[in-house]
Amino acid sequence: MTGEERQKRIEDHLLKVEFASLEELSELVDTSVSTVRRDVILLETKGIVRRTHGGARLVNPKSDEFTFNTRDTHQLSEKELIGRKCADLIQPNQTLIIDAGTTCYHVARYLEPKAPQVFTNSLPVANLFAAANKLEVVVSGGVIYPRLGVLVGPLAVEAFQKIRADVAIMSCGGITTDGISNSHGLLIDMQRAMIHAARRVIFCIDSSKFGRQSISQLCDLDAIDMVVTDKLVPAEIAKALKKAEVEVVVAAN
Amino acid sequence: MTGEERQKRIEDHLLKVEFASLEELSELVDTSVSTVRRDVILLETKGIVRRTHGGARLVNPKSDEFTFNTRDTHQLSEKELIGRKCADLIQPNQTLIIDAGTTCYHVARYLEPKAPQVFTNSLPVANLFAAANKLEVVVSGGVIYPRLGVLVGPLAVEAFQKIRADVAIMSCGGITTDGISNSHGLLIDMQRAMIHAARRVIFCIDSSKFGRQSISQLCDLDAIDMVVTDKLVPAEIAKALKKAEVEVVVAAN
DNA sequence: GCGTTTCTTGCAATATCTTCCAAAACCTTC
DNA sequence: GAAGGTTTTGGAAGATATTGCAAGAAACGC
Repeated sequence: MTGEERQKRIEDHLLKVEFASLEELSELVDTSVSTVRRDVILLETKGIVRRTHGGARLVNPKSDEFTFNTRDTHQLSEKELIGRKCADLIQPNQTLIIDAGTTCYHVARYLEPKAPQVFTNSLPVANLFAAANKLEVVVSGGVIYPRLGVLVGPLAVEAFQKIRADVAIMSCGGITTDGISNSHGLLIDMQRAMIHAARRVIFCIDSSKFGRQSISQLCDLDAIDMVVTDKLVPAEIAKALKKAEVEVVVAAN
Repeated sequence: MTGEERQKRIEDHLLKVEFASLEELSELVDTSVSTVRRDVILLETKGIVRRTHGGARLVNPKSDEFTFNTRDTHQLSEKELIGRKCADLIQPNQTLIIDAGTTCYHVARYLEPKAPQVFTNSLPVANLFAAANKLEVVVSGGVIYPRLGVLVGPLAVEAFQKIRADVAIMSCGGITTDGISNSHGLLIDMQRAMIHAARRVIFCIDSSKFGRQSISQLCDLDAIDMVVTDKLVPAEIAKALKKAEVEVVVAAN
């Protein structure tokens, strides 16, 4: 049995039982406790389980009412990488705005230890924290944009106009030398309000977005402070980012 | 069994019984009283339980409507019955305010055929419709009240102050001849705003709430238009309801 | 007030964790 | 397929954490 297979089986088992001791798991996959421990450590860095003294528990077990369909497995590991890296950059106890979108969702998954105060318009992000009962989370109002679970519309925009935050963690549809763009016109107003409300703006952009131009222009590169991504940025865009004094962070394994 | 698992089981047990002696808990999880005592101390620092001499009790007791957990089958079939009946009473294309709470959630489950426009402060209800992508759903903003998945606070109240709806579908912690009450002070402001925003107010109240008085008074019986319940209302309350011109609907199989 | 129960505190026994190392398994390259 | 290097595995030693117990203090019921 390969390492990955073992980890998958551990994960599956935990999905069923929520908790398990290392002893139990080592019997399940028929290996030493040491190896299982290492597997669990690995699963923890992936954000799937949490280690406890003597065993492991599922991170997101809570009842199904809060689980949202995070169906998008497109570029999953890259997004996870970006998520972890970006969460690292957050200081404890900051106030954060978290945008909708899968990449931002993955950032949120790693944020709990930083005990931030969170402001979001994303139902999946809200659900993530609602079950955990650890952080103070404020949800903007708004109309549910189906499928994505984003709250949009005037209510959402107004909510963001009323607040100030340390950092905004955002995502987008594309980035070019001309700036950042996104696909849903409804999102643009809201993202502008988010950018305006935050002292510092971080965009999490996986490499598939480089050089891509979506329908609506969101902002120039000057408007943002940092880009977190998974691969080196193409030279031309990198140059434009440098000129706009945008810090670039590349998440690597 | 790991420490965390034990604590979780203690918590779950308390969710059912509200209060338990250390002795009882130590038998439940099969360890010494000392260990259970330490677990309870830990749960207390997390704000989940309160220690008492000889045992522990839940901080926000489950007896109230708003503990959201559909795995909790407390009066499940009654609530489903009420939900279906109440949904029947809604006209097609009305605009609805849907309160948080399990009973209201069950109403929401049957609402789709009526194609209403929905306004809610309940994350579970929002999730229910977000996936379906059939109805227009507006979510009030607000702070997530942990575990219950309700949005509360000024943002939520303001959101309801801005709108008007045909019907508000509400739930509560208790009903007596003196009126309707609820357990969480934070909910009261919001429910008042909901009642104010709706032309017609329907309370879904399962029979366990009859004669029960929760901490905070919400409103007099005059303020409401209809009660949907699962059993005949006790004579005294029925009389008060009649005097207040409240229609009573009993859902039966 | 007094006996009983429960709580706190300190302690020793036990279980688990971390870190390190050597053996085994696996890859790569020729 | 063998030689050489890398990764994975299982285990050991010492550091930490948890557990159960016991003695004295505090709270409770009558």
